[in-house]
Amino acid sequence: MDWSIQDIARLSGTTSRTLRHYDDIGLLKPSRVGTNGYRYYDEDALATLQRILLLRELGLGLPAIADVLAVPTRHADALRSHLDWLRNEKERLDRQIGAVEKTITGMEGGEQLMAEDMLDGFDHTQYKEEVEERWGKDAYARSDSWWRSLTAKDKAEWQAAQRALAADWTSAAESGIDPASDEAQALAQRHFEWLRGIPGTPGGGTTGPTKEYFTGLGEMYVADARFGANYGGRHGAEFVRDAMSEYAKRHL
Amino acid sequence: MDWSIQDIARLSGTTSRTLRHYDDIGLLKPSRVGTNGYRYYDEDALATLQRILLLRELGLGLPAIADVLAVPTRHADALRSHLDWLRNEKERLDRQIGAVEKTITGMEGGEQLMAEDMLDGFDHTQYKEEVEERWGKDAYARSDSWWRSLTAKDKAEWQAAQRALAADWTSAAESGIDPASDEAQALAQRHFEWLRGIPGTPGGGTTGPTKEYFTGLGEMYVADARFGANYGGRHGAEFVRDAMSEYAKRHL
DNA sequence: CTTGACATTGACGCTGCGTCAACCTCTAGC
DNA sequence: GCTAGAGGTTGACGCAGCGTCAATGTCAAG
Repeated sequence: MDWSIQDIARLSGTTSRTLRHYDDIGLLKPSRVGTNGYRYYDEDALATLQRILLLRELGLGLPAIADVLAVPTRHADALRSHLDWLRNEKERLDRQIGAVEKTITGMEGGEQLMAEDMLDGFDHTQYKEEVEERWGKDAYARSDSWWRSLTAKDKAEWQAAQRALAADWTSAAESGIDPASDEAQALAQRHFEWLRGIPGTPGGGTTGPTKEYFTGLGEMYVADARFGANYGGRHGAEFVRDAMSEYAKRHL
Repeated sequence: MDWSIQDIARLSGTTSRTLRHYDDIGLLKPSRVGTNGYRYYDEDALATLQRILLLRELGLGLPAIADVLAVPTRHADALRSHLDWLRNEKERLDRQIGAVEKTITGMEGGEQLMAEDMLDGFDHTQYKEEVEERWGKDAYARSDSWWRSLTAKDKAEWQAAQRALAADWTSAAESGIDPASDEAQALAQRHFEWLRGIPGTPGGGTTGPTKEYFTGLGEMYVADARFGANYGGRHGAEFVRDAMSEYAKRHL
């Protein structure tokens, strides 16, 4: 006993187009094909289809589903790795929701935060609370007014420099070199110079950050995952911290 | 003063390809195009680009961003509606995570739940706990053994009937008709017949569900969002509840 | 024989670019 | 003035998962 494509579509709650697609990509072949080219599906095919639709509802991609169908024992593994990715997605959404809420309340706080100001909210003062808590409101205010005084281009350049530095730190950390090596110390030097360019950093301005601030910053990169993420996660952050600490010991 | 496409890409942390894409779709035109066809961007363009990238990071689509750029005042509105959709997505993910976890633990519970059994886990016994709590383990066991006795086709048909009923309920609720109207009562009738087909429902089998069970079921659709979701959310669930309640009053 | 429901095989569309490919253009060094 | 190399241009395909025509064949019922 078997049924037409439309029957199966209705029984399973999907569409004939989807079934044809699954046939095209080899995910689910009809159990029989008439001389007229009509597709027919039997009970086994229906059961397989149900599994496919279930897995799809769980969010798996069609290639992943094909893998699962091919090797039944990998079923749980596939679901577990998929679970990881789902959790990541959820975290990402959480962060995005927070960011959007922040942006909205920021806008409602008056002063019609537009373009440039919105950038502030994201790139610079993203960690307002942390900065204030650790180094005082004063430092934050100074840093903030400096930032606001920049032109769009200056800001973009500063951000680009930050990104470039972070990228170099990350690849250095991944290469497995010693935090005390010349390359790492050169990066620490760049990091130092970069900080010197920001008024409001304790000891900042022309003389550059103090020893305490510099080493403390390194610790913070490790302690706070949000900062560490810029340097390739925990491992990267630890590398940066060690290199900065070594640099501070030698030069500050 | 303006800069080349590569300069802008670096300054803003994106790629030249992206900039060309934005030009193609009219999202961000270069401020100037050289006789050689080279694209050049000035500070204004850079600022606009920054806004675009920010909104994109918040998860807005490019057409939505274009709208925002066109009408500055709609900025907050756009973000708010986007926030809604983000929250929905998060809820969806939460449900999916729960479902996957359930499926995995179900599989690890031994008995290698495959195809059909997994279907059970989803469509029928999805609410095992609730059913047991409200109407006793007995009812659940009876219902469960009935379900397991069905063939794949029978199950699929039953599910299809459920889906069709739910869809009709949903559209009826959305059409704004009265729960006491003939159409709604006809649906309640179908719902009643449908339940009668399931042994294990209190009073089920040939006589059909009892008055208490029938009205209680309606209440549950409202009380538990997971049930109500089948009928188009809270509003739909309330409509179903009212219609079922009215039906029970008249016929049971 | 006609009508209508249902089947088939293409093929484009959608999102946001990455990634060639094939071919100019500009700058710097000789 | 020539050449190498970096950077620019315009296509165009690819990806995920089908929805949605379009053009056409098939089958059961009247």
